[in-house]
Amino acid sequence: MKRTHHCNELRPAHIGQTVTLSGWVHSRRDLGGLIFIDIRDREGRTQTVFDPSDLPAALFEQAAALRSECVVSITGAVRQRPVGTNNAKIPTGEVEVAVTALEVLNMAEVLPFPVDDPEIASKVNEELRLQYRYLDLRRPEMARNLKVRSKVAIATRSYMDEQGFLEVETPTLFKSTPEGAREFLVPNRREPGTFYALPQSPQQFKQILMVAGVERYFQLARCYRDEDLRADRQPEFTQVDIEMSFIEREDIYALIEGLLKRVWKTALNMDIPTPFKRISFEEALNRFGIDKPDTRFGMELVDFTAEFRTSTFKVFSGAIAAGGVVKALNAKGLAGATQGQIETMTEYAKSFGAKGLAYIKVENGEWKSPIVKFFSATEKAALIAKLAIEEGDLILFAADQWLTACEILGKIRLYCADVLKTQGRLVIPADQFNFLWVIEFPLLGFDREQNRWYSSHHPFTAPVTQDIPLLKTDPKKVRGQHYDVVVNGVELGGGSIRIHQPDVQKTVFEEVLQIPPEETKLRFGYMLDAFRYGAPPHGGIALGFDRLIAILCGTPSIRDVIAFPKTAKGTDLMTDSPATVSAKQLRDLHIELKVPKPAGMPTPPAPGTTPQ
RNA sequence: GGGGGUGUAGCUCAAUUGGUUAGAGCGCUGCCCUGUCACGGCAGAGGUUACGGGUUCGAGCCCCGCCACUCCCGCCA
Repeated sequence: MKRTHHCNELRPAHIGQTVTLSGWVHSRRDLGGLIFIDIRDREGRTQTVFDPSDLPAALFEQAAALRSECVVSITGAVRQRPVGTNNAKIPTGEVEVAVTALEVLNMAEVLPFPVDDPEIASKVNEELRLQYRYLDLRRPEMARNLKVRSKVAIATRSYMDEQGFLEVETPTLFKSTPEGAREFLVPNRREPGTFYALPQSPQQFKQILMVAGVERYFQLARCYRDEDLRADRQPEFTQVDIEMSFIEREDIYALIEGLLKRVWKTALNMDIPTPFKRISFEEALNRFGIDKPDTRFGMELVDFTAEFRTSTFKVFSGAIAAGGVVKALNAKGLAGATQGQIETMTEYAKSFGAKGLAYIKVENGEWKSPIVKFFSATEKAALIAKLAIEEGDLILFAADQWLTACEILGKIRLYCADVLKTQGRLVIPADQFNFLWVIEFPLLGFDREQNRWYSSHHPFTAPVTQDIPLLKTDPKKVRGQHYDVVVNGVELGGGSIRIHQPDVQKTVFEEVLQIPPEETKLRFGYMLDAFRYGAPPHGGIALGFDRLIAILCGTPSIRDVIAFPKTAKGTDLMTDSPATVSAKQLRDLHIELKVPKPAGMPTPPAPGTTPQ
């Protein structure tokens, strides 16, 4: 019985045709004398009817014995449902198939969790879902996520192809490059003591491809980072990796805006407006306290440094005298915040090194606050004016060095938004996507502990041209030609125009980052070599593909858009990986373990060996 | 590495704050049911309360340890 239609295909136009459907028993309703079975496949589901008056008894009995998720193939005639029995919930709900033949392709055991009920299935313990991932992926919601991912991958490839890009694969067995994320290492059997590393990203290969004259490169590249995980971080993940020659920042902006426009149209049939807004790193911090602002709601930070410079409240004026700033935000309507919520916010502040968190609750016409008694009338008037203070508001302050003060309030702003969302007082439409470019990042950050400058993006990022002279005189002021694309508070991707002039690169490495020349040669020698033989000006970007798909699918966790993701500890519950290996495998790799053998666990036999 | 949350029937959750025989819905098994689509009705089975200790006359509940999952901080050039 070869299938003639999929389970989301039959409509009134098919009435009268004899069809064969194959799929899983989604649900069955056995009325005794009549059995309804919904057959589900990747595309949808269709109701089939077993009527004993038309069927041999044996076939009817067979249908009665079916259970959820048995795999069947049925043949029958498509017919109009009787008046009043249409099911508006499914696209095939106007018709049904009157079964004349049934083939049970496979029975299914009772499932560990339901796949037919989205309400329950979405709440099932993720541990179980991961252990039985093949069942989880059968759920229509998960199947849809896989489909969106595939469509977006294909749309990306076709868009990049139209734009003249070549898809080039780069090695996953690479060389360890110690800065940045911790790497996964792969021991080399052929030369004891040497290791490959899995790439954190194809960064260096893609730049070398520019030297190789590829001009326009892209890849859906698998990347590996051996760092602790989050809802939006997996040890292996996928980037849309892009690099172009003979371009400036504007070219990247236009390219990515076009790509995302295509992607949103493909996945959600939405037309997103371009060009995207642009905001400097400094403005993003000043207004939102974070370099990936969620601009779907207000509660922006307000600066009060001028107002409190000569204040008698020493916590504020002292912070300013020490070169810091005073900033505040108005958490509209949160005066009723619980002690626990204030506590949480205070913890955020403390985690940034602040001593505490100053606040004012505006309740019953009064300012309830431990600090307000120190404020002058002028200061109060300034607060009211600039923060538009009203009854029911909660005002939160940070007085610290500029970056710290901004970051504290940025964190608190997001927390307050979450609280308001939970209370239903802040509603953000699911189809609102606020894209923006964050630009003009500082090229360098300063590491107080090590007393040296470090690259805030990576050491190949080009400085803004007019800032190059500042490299040697005032590194803090140098802006990088670095850009991030952000949507709704999520960093979708980032990149930069790279340095292609050997003298600038030398200055950055040796004079700014203070890396000794011999070390530079050891770590980046092959790249610097390549750059000596005619490197075109170039730049690129990488988008987090998993995050992109998660946003399109409206899920907070990228595990929902990866077919076989790993847990927060990096294990795969379905295959029980990682696992120990045999002594022989270790010997081949010249590796001796220093970890104690797990108690009570015999050493597993080497794969492929048979017991003697 | 640190902090928070969760763990009770196959699944989702209760268990009046330490007190009788640990319950419900769904699922499962059996019987009944010819227009259901969350089908319905009747009956039934199903529990080492993650695991190991401890306190107590008595522990699902309190204490210590441990494991797993999860969220966050650190980390992620």
